[in-house]
Amino acid sequence: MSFFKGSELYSVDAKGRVSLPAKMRKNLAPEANDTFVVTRGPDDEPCIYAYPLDEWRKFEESLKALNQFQERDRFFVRTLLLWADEVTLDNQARISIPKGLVDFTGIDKTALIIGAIDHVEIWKPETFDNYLNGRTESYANVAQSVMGLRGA
Amino acid sequence: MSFFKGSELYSVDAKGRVSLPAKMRKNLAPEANDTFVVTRGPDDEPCIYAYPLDEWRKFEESLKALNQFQERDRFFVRTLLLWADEVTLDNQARISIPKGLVDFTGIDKTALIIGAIDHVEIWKPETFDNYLNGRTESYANVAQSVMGLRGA
DNA sequence: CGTTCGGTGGGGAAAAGTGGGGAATGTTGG
DNA sequence: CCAACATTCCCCACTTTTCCCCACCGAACG
Repeated sequence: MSFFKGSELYSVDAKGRVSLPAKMRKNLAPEANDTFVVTRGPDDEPCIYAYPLDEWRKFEESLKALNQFQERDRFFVRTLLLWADEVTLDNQARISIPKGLVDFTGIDKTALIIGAIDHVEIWKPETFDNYLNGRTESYANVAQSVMGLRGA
Repeated sequence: MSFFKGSELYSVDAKGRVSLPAKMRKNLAPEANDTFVVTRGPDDEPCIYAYPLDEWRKFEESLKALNQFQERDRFFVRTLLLWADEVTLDNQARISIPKGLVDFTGIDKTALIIGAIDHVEIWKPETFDNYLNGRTESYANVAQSVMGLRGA
């Protein structure tokens, strides 16, 4: 199973390609077959989620559990899958970001890549700064409230 | 299982390397494979947490249990993993602190290393002084409230 | 007084990141 | 149905950074 962590500031070339950082490559499960499914993230700030194929398959199961006769479920599924695309690493361990997602995120020249457990996130650096600045609660508080009850 | 205690004031060389104090090295479990995962601590004051690999694996399990479709969980995971990196001891039992964490903590020349049960903390000495000075409650009081209910 | 253990510093080899050109593929318009 | 175009993919080469190894110094201990 994959577990991604760490972050890197990488360049995006004129063809829309970005390398997958070596440390994340090492944490990529062989079952993923060097393939990712990319789509938009769940935040208001536009970012890209890249799931390795093995994790995506699990995620697919949760999607199947939704009821598309519910209007909100339908909206969720449509928006998520509208942006979804399958990409494969080339011999230099790069993926090329689909044009739609490049436009959506405004990524250009430079991308911030963050490992987040079961997926990798790709941000336009300025957007990520805005995201952090928009947080109203300090990390110290959130950490305590999210993790503080373990063992209690 | 590892259990760290004690503290040392060590030098950080131009390449950002710092030795793991010998006494902590002795408490490092063989399962850790001389490898640590470093990331930022949960405090407002910037410090570095270094988990030996075996302890980190346990911590990973708690992270996987979070639901990243919850906004606060996502913020926590991102911030924590943004700074995370895997480092291995060299033949001189040193780790090199990732550049991002050096900048984040402002560490330069000297670092305070503290053993804290399942992880090792690395502080800029001045920051740790500020931390201590910022405490509003006395150690005596906190000791009583944290430990005073045992067996009650 | 010699030896060992612990801390500090620098240089060279290997791996990782970046960029560009050419072939194959798919798509659009005539 | 064919041709021209655009796009994607793949390979090769360069540059930079990281990592690993070797050497030194000092203190503690026998």
